[in-house]
Amino acid sequence: MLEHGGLTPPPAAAQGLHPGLRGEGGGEHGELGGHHCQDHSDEETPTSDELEQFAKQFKQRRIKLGFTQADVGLALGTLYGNVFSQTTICRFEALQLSFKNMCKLKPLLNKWLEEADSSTGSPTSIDKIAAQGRKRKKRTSIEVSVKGVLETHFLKCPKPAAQEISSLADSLQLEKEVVRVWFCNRRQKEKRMTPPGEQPQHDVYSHGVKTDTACHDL
Amino acid sequence: VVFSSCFERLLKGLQASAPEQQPQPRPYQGVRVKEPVKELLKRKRGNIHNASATAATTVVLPH
DNA sequence: CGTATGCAAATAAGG
DNA sequence: ACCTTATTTGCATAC
Repeated sequence: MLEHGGLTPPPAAAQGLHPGLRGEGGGEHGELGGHHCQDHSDEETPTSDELEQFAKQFKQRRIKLGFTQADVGLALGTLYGNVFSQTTICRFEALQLSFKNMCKLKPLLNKWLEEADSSTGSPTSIDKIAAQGRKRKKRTSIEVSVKGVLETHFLKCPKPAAQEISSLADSLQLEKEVVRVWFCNRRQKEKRMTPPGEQPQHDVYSHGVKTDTACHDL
Repeated sequence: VVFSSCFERLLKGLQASAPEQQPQPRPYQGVRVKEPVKELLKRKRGNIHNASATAATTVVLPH
């Protein structure tokens, strides 16, 4: 229970955006529904074209200022508390993130840009721009050998009970949560990749926790 | 320039290529970003690329 | 040495 | 408290 201090998850929710319907039998996803209301500068959901514009300028300026993607990601962390990986910055610049995701990151990147721009040690407002509630857990890197063991168990029982997960986690020296999530992700992967081949296996998947599939072990 | 490597494999596996191959190009085991803005733009601009067309034969599970 | 990318952890949100 | 589905990130490592 030594999690980080329980941070107050500010109800900063304000992303409920669902464009009207498009009723077309082809391409849905209507990006934005031009919205009313004020538009003072750059706030409020931008358009995909604006995002592209921003990303382009961002990259250009970043390079001109002599920073790498990794630098930016780290800077975002010291500036607001949300650290981001080089990968994410890279994807942002290449517009390889979802529309929603980019909209969420743009303000942060924009802030950093302003900061870096007025480099003359200008204190500028180092506001925290509403960072996310709590920081993301560092990605756990599971060893190959350990993955092998998990795989074996998965084949034997794709949905182990809580207790089994606990002991398994214990024997592998991993947090129970990590193991639980591993199974969840593994199951998703299974489904994601099955359609193509379609393995007509008795899908006796019962949600019921009753059907004790007892994959006894141990 | 980013598309190539990413889609090549997928398309190869989806689009029946010459039977002279059994590379099993790995169906891609990761999780991909559903709709990258990059593609959104292309679609919006008319470049209605129809690559990953859904296999109409089956599927179409209601959301 | 920076940047892309594959595979996939961690998270979000509704049951 | 755990599962599911949908997504957001990010180790690692290939360019």
